Amino acid sequence: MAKAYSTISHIKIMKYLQDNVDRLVTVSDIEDYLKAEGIAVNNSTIYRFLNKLSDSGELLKHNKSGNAMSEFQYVGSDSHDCHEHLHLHCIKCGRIIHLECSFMNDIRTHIMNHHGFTIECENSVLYGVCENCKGA
Amino acid sequence: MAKAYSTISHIKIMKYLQDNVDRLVTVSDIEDYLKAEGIAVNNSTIYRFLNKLSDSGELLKHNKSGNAMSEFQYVGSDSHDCHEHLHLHCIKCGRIIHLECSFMNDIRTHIMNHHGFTIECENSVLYGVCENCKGA
DNA sequence: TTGCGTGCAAAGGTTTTGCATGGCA
DNA sequence: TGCCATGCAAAACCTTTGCACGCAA
Repeated sequence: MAKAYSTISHIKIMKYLQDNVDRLVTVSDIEDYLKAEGIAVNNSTIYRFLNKLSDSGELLKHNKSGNAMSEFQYVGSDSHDCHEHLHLHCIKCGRIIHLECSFMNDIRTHIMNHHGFTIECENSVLYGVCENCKGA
Repeated sequence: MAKAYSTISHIKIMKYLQDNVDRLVTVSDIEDYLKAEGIAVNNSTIYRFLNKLSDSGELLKHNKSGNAMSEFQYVGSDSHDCHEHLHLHCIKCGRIIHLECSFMNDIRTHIMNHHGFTIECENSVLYGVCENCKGA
């Protein structure tokens, strides 16, 4: 990655991402945050920065439907770990649960041995409903 | 679902979907097929029909990134089963593998008991590489 | 001074929608 | 005849890109 400059936009966006590591955030979320902070940042700037982070692996880009927005997950220096396990995403509250347990190996092994398939965790998200949101 | 009429477009699109149950197909794939068949069908017609099938549960809509196209998976009358297991999708050849084995229950049970999370299989796809494509 | 970062406007790609018309049952 | 299906054009959305200017190091 090219040498990075430290600008207000980058600092603020980074802060927002780090404050929301347990959620999936959209570009719109970031826009709202920056607006609330009184900072005027153009769309393009946000996209360009997020793409840069994605390229470096600090940020995972999760794909949503056609004209819905992509969702981003900041993994930062945990990048390596987060590429090695799956993520559960609650469709009600947006929370992320990391499947960081020994069972993850069982899943990977079973799918490899019985289905000949190598999972790529970066882009694979299991959607569903978390404990807190079960009632609704 | 409202009473459906039987038109050439619907019949042909349905045939294409059924001939490709082991792959994820895009609107563009369908357009190409119809063109090759010598049938002129408008984009809107395809989208409207696919949305109708999605609503009835016969078709699963898998979400790709921002300006990439959505991928559809026809499950038809197997609808019930396909809502109960996960799908593996090879990012190289497009093939779908159904995780229809007893281990699927282990996954669901573990994630429920240890993480309090209820998986919704309809929209959850595990991306990776299948056996045949491992070499490349 | 160098070259990355930014704003703006325009474009690109996918999907949806309004409206009038066409066609199945 | 009634109602769904369709084509067309326009719009809505998300995202990317070109270009000139601004600004960090």
